[in-house]
This record gives sequence, structure tokens and C-alpha cells, in this order.
Amino acid sequence: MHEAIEHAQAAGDLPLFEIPEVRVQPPNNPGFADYATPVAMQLGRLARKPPAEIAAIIVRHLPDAPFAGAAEVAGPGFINFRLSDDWLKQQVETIIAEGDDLCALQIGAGKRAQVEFVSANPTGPLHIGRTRGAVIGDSIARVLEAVGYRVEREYYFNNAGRQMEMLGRSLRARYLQALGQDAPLPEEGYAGEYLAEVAARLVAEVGDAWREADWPPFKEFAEKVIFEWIRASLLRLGVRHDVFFNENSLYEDGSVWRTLEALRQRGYIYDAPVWEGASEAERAQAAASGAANAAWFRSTALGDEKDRVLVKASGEPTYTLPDIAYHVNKMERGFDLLVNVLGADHGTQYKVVQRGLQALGYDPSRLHVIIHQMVRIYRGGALIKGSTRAGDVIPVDAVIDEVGADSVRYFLLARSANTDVEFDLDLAVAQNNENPVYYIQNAHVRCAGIFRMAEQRGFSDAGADLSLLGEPETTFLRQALRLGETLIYALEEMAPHQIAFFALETARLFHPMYDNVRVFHSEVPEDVARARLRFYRAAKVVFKRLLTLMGMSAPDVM
RNA sequence: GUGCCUGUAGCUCAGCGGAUAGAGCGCUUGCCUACGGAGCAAGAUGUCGGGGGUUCGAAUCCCUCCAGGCACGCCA
Repeated sequence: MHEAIEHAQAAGDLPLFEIPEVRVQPPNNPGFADYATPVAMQLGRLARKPPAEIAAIIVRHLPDAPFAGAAEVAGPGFINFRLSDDWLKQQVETIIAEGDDLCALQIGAGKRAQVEFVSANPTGPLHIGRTRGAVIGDSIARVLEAVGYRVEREYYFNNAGRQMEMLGRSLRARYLQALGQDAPLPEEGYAGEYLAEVAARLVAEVGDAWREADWPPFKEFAEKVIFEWIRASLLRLGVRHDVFFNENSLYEDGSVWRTLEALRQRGYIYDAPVWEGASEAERAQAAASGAANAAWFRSTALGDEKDRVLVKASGEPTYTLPDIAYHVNKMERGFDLLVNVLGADHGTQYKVVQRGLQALGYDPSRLHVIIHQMVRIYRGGALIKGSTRAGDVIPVDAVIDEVGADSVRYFLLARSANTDVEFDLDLAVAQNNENPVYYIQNAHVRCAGIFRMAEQRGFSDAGADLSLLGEPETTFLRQALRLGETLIYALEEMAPHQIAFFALETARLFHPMYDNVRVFHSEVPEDVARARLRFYRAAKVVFKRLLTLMGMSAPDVM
């Protein structure tokens, strides 16, 4: 397009002006065209001609391309394109040749990306909200891989601090209870049943030898077992992290304090009992309680509502300081692209980290954050709510047991990260046609079925003449080849749910066609059957690719 | 109260400043002796939360109001 406009300008058909970005995209209504561009209307003012006339000029200057059929002007000035049918039919061979790398792109070739996701502290089993982050993170990682990046999946965790101490103390109580002792759970301890499970395992391993032990060994044992659980749950969903990054290492290598020092040198740190913008009442209260100095981050200088404490009066850093140090660490590791998947409940916290990076002279836009909204679980129409601490959360393992890993992945993926997910267990448990997972997977199963039949009959697709394919097949191919632009869009918008919608649309085109385009039928001549079989080999590749991109299985039978 | 997210068909949700706003489920009416019926065909269904504005053009961008969610700790 760009070329055509330049060419038209060079030929004097259009006046000189700076050419804006040209969008070519499928129209809402596929009846109009395969691809269309409203560029002539955009140019109306710049070129001082009616859009329809501009469109006609551009069309005259369009370069030839093997895949394009005729371009035409329509409506108020749209330029419409059709893909050529011959070219589409030949794409069957391309699709088969590309196989599992179908529509792989080179956008990220030679570049490294890191995706940080899940990052749950090992205080309890993986629950559904974190699982949403797991699915989004792993799916965007798969998109990045598809467009050429080398991707590292990272999990950041903290196994020190007050929460982990509470975990150790809680397990200690459960352990003593398992030994028949009357030990109350600590206040604000972890009350979930799962710790009783951990305690039972501990008793099985050490008997009553730890009866007099303090909380630290209990913490370590709980951490070990819970991490095993979390990793196992993730693995069931096809999620595997390359790096588990321990917050503690940032203390060990001194980078936590170095980060504070760096901020201080840049004038972003001050020591005070209350922040500079505190109200009279807050000051009076602090003075009355004799509060000592804390180290404050002057984040208000970067647009924050209030300054944030980085080091408490006790001398301990808050969670925020190591978090900034961690992101500095990531910035320094030389990735070309950093992605961070967070739940909405961490959205505010993240902004402080972003300002920390900014204060240290980093460009915070190098770090792309996907913030996803909450998952609400319903059973029997009733909302199930709770916290890890209270222990009434459903571990995702139970959900996987009920509906299967593929369904969990699909349901958590097939929504924009910006919207809440209503996960209705009753609905998801019902394995009927309300579940789009089966609709998509069935497309793959049906392709596999054709090849089972072909094998039985000793029929091969070798030497197929693809020109015998018909209009339903080219319609399907037209859709399938949009995978490439779907990947680009998912990448640009950091919106992996696009893949889920694309897969459903593709299956939606497949099933009606399958009914009409039979391979083994008395009225289908052998050479047509051969071409169609070849076509279904490509279709099978398409669905395998789509399901794999979503981290789902591509079964041959269900 | 402040910040972020959301409001689109009966329900769950897509929708990238462009043409007649879409899909799944549900609903209505049909179809099936064929590679897996977890199927197929046809149909009905909309004040895009309300109101202003910008634009040749707004569900999309801006302002405002209403409604819901999340976050606002010297917790992590």
C-alpha cells in the first residue's frame, strides 16, 4: 500500500504529503472482501480529492503480488482485496510443511523475552486466581515463542518473612494436633485443611521427633511440600517455569541495599516518622506514639498520591524495596522484552515499582505488565469466596479433577484479562456441548478420524491435485491463514485471549464444511478424494497448532 | 473519598477510529442409513449503562454522571 501511494506521488497523480500508517485488515463483513483498507478516506484531507478518486488512483499503482486477486474500490472509498483461490489452494502444502511451526514469525528472531508469572509464595496450594495468571502468562509465552522470541518463564517467590513464619507456626500446631496434643492455631495463622495434610505427611516421615522443635523447621517442611504441590498443579496445566527466583538472593548479594542507596543518591529517599505530605492529625498521632524514622520513597515526585515506606522504623525493608531491586535485576539481565503478569489486587503495588525504576533512570515501558481481573468461583449459582489464610479456597487441583486441564486452560484464557471471570463449576463440570473446548478439539478428532479411515482403506494423499479443491475449502484456508495476523495482534495488545477466540472461529468454519466436504463417499471421484484428504491433513495441522498455542491437548480420539 | 478495571442480544463474552455491531450457550423450526451426533441447516433477539463533546465517520477517543469489581498498611 505504502509503495502504491509513493508510486502515485512520484507519478504526480497524488500531491506530496507525509504518508500515514496504513491499516489493512479484514472487514467486519467478510462479504465485502478478504482484506480492506480505509486509507483513501484518511487521505481525503491531505490529498484534497474525493476519497473514491484517491482509492482509484492507489489501485492503479498497486504492485503485483502472487497472493492477491483483483483490488477494487467500494463504498465511500474502501479499497478491497481478495486472496487468489489458486494461491490459497497451494497453501495446503505450505501448511503441511510448516507443521507445528505453522505461521511462525520472525518478529522476535534473535531476541530474548522473559515472562514472570504465578509468583505465588508457597503458603498454600495453587488456587484459581493464580491459575488465571499461570494460563495467561504461559499463553503469552507461547505467543512470543511463535513470533520468534527465545522465552524464559520465571517465578519469583519469597520464603522468608512474617507470612512464612506464620505458616511454620501453623504447621507446628497442626503437627502437634496430629500427635494428639491440644495445640491451638496461632491467631492470623493459616487455617486451611491442607496444613493438616502436610502435618500427616510430616508425622509419617519423622514421627514425634519434632515435638519440641520451634517453628523454623516446620516452615521449611511446609514450604517444600507446598512448592511440590504448586509445581505439580502447574505441570498438569502444561506450565513449566525455567527459573525460580528467590527474593532472598537479593539480600544475599546486597542488591536490596544497593537499590536503596541508588535511590538515595538520586534524592528520592528521606528519613522521617511520617511522610512529607502527611496531615496534621497524622503528624500528631505519630508524635504521640513516638514513631521512629522510616526511609520514605518520594514517589509523589513521579505522580504518586503519597510517598511509600521502603524501610520500616524497625530497620526491615518492606516488600516494596526488594521488589524494586528484583525489577532492576531483570532490567540488567539483558532481555529485549519483559512481561509481568499480575492479579488486579497487585495493580497499585506494581505502580510503585514502576516509579522506583523510573527514579533509577530505567525506562519503565520496557516492562510490559498484564494485569488480570479476579476469578469468581460459583457453585450452584452461589459465589464461593475466601482467602488462603481462611482456607476455604478451592485448590485448582480439585477443579482440574472435575473438568479437566484443557477446560481450565480454555476458560481462563478465553477472556480479556481486563474482565472478571465467572467460573461456574456446575457449568464447567457438565461435559456437554456448552463447552467450546470440545467443539475445538472435536475438529482435530474428526481430522484424525478421516486418516484412520484412509489407513483402513489403504488410501493415500500422495500426489494430490490441489486445484480440485472447492470453495468451502478455500474459505477455511482463508481463515486458517489469519493465524499469523492473530499472533501479531495478540503480541501487540499482549492479549492471548485472541488465540482462544480465533480457535473457536476456525472450528466454527470447520464443522459445517466437514459435513459437506466428504472424502470417502461413493459420489466423490478418487482424485477429488485425494485432494480433500491432503486438505484435511493441513486442517489437522491447523488445529494441532491452535490447541498447542493454548497449551491444550490435541487428541485423536475423545 | 482517590486510583485502576468493567458495563455490548435472555446468559457468558469478542469487537484493532471505518461499510449492515458479532460469537458461543439458551430459544424456535427443521435435518441425519456417509470419514465420531460432542453434528448440520434456517430463524428470532440490541436505547453498545445515561448525557455531552472531538471527527468525514465513535461501541471504540475526551468530559461528566450512574452502577459493579479490585486496590488504597511501617502486610506480602
